[in-house]
Amino acid sequence: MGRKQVWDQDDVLASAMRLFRHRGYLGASLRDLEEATGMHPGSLYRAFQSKEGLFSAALDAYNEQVVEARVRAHLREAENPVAGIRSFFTSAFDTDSEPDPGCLLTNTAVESFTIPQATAGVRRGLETIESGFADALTRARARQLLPAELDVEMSAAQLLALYQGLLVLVRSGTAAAKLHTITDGALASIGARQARTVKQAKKEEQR
Amino acid sequence: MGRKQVWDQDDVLASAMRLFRHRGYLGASLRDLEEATGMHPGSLYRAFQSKEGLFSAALDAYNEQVVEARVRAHLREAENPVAGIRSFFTSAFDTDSEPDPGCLLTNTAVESFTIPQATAGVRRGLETIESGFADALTRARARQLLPAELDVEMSAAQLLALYQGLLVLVRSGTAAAKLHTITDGALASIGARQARTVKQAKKEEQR
DNA sequence: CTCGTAGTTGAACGATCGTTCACAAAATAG
DNA sequence: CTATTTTGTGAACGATCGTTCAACTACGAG
Repeated sequence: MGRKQVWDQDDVLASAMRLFRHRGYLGASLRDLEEATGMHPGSLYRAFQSKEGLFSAALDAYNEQVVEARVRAHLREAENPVAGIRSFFTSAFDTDSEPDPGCLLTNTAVESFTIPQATAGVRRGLETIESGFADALTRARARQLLPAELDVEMSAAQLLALYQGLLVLVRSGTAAAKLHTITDGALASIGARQARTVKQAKKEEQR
Repeated sequence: MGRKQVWDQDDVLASAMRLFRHRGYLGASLRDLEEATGMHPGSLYRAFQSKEGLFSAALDAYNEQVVEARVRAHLREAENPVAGIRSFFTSAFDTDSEPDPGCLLTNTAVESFTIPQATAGVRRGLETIESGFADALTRARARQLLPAELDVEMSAAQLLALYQGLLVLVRSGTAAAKLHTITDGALASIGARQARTVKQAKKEEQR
């Protein structure tokens, strides 16, 4: 009974997500969000209660769809875990969209004093990434792609920090080539044999 | 000739800096800034032209005073460069102020789509830090605190990314203990002998 | 003492912010 | 059909935003 909802929740949240990612929470006005989602204020408030509510829903969607999917594809299900870690990094800044919107988690973490109720979602997303790193590292170590004495927990935490840092540099306009260099170096210093040999192989080709 | 200026430029910029650091550019309203600086809108606009102008001045002051001072003290003039790098990191999140406001460069980089004319200042600050890292690493390598084959440029870039990442995690409320662990691990994986022995010494004590 | 100049003050402006609400439209139940 | 319920629409609200400006105050030069 009653009228049918004409908009698709996933579509609307995807649009809102994109806008929040580019402009931040404060930078995205309700008028902008209306235009982006094609919804009217009444419907938006009926569905999400407030701007905060819409943002929370978009952040949850980001965690459940974007973050989870990326962690699964690059980290948990990658056949080569070390290559997976590398592509998890590089896919974050080798984007077609110009300028790179970065990561909603990174951007929200920085803005989180303005949106205190978003910190829980940020923490959840960061934990998902960190445990994904840990999974990939464990598997890599088991396959002797990484040194046996590697401290997985610590390296995972380190990779998370580095990842967030790269996404800050992305927003500041750092060239993608430099971010690639940092990625390579990080994998090398963790002790990735394959990463190192790939890199050395390229060097040797140039001789 | 004319009336004397009653406010001190350094004091005013320090207050503005603190507010922008906590709340971000969009989150700090002119009314907030008036209260924080003790100035009235007319004087503010007379001196800084606009909110953007005030922000730019505050960012420049941050670079010239906070960033430069920190880089000099911890990186360029530290007698032990490796310990200096460590304290450069830890001093960023072992703050008395609760919650930790993070770094104005980090926060601004993320918000930079809203303030395009701030990207130059951000880049300048990041470069200052990176070259400070490079200086400390070079000196450490010369004193054989780091492996002779260390790639200084690359490690400096890596440290910069890690540093920015830690400051994101700070804003998300990550415990300081974890950030310390990451710092230790990063120094160890770069190959800091001293860092590694300190850590191992602690471990051995616990046995 | 007077006058020109530089600095301060705070009321007020239009624009835009997030949000509400009365009403119209579409679906189902009886 | 009518009655009931759910959803869509968009004008409008008060609050706050960044900014302006005319009146006022304090200082130095002559």
